[in-house]
Amino acid sequence: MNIQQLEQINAYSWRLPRLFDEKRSEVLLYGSEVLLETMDDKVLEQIRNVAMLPGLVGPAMTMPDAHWGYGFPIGGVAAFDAEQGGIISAGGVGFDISCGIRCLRTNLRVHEIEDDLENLADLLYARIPAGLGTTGDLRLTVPELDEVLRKGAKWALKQGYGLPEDLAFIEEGGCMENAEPDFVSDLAKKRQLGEMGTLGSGNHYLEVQVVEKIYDEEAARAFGISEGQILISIHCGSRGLGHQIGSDYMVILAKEARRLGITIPDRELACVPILSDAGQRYIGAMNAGINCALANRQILTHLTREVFGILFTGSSVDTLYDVSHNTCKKERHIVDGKARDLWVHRKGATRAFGPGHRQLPPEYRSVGQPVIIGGSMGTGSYILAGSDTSEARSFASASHGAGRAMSRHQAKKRWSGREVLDRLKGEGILIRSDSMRGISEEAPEAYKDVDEVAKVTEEAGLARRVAFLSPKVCIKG
DNA sequence: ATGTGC
Repeated sequence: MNIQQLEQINAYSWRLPRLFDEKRSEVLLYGSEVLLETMDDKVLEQIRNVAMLPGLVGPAMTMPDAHWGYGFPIGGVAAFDAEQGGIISAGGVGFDISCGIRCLRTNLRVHEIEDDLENLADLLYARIPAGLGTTGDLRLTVPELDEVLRKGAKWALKQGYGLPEDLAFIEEGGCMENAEPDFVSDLAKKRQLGEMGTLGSGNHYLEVQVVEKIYDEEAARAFGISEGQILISIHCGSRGLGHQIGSDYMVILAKEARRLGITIPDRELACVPILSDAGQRYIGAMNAGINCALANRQILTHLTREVFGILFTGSSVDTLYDVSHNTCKKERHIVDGKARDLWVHRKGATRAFGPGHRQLPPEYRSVGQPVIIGGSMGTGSYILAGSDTSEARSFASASHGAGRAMSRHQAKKRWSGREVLDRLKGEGILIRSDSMRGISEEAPEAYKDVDEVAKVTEEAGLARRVAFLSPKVCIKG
């Protein structure tokens, strides 16, 4: 991206000046010079288009890890007021509805597992279903799946997956309200009947990590983490169901937008008023997709616990937090001193409630919501916490990952999967995957510098760094 | 992301 066209506000935020006849809201980009310079021009084009949508409140924003996506950029944040004609867009949520990260903390130190890493990798790989089109052990009927879609992680718990104390550390307590299975197509449900408790493919993973460095002692204490501790991060979403809901509603909302005479700058931005019938149906279906993802990560948490229970007798595995990356949620935010209910699209962006937020579990309330920036296979991840400035800067949103720097196609041409695997093994990182092609597409170098993303996220006031985690074992989809 | 796809 040519940053000459941007107006720099400070070291980590930039605005796109409006042409004299340009009808749109403010566009705000968070990022350092180097992150923005390497960002695709498409990101700017896409977020400028978002700024033209009806009912937008505040600026259309991109997070430091933004990259090109379908309609909205990934790393895009935009809030809309339903009462002022605000819209909802399936492209603003993304295909993998409620894709996110469940972070687990163990009572193990790195030296206690070091000699068992190969076994751990093998057993996790054997027990965690991963890869495109993979099914799990569960075969649900449609009425059973409807219950999953209504109850989310609470359903999984009732089936014996997980511990009751997990729920308090999942966004929405593990169950998104107002989920409407009736607004989810039969095809979407059919695709999901065998896919509960599966990781999926692409950038999804289950990673065993060690806490390498603590940045914020107080927050680390609240999150129950310290240097040398073993954590596990599970990155996955709503599988075939979420994808099918996205595909279905992309068509439905586009048709409805045409009927309502809503003009959009890009057909991928198909959207309808939040208060319209189609808008309400999409919200009901999306919420069902969120519950599917929450239940999915809950089952995977249970499978992970089983593996750790087999290999490390007496170990404990607790939920640190579960964050979603692809959602649109109704939240109360202060705008110009006034509280307003806004529908915040976060596509490839993490909710980052600051200290004191009532929806946070009491244990974390004084330090802010855990924000997890998932790295790529070789480069490590960060845990951050929502800060006092998060709400004013970004409607309490922050980066979600390293963000791609290179297309999958480019990455595949550059490295072979074997090459990447061997190199990582040399660095002491064990990878297990069915897909060599996936490994080459997911090469660490195909991603932005996660250290830079985390640092800039903090310096932009979106969230503050708490801990850096380095990978030991990675099960890739 | 995805029973990878105009």
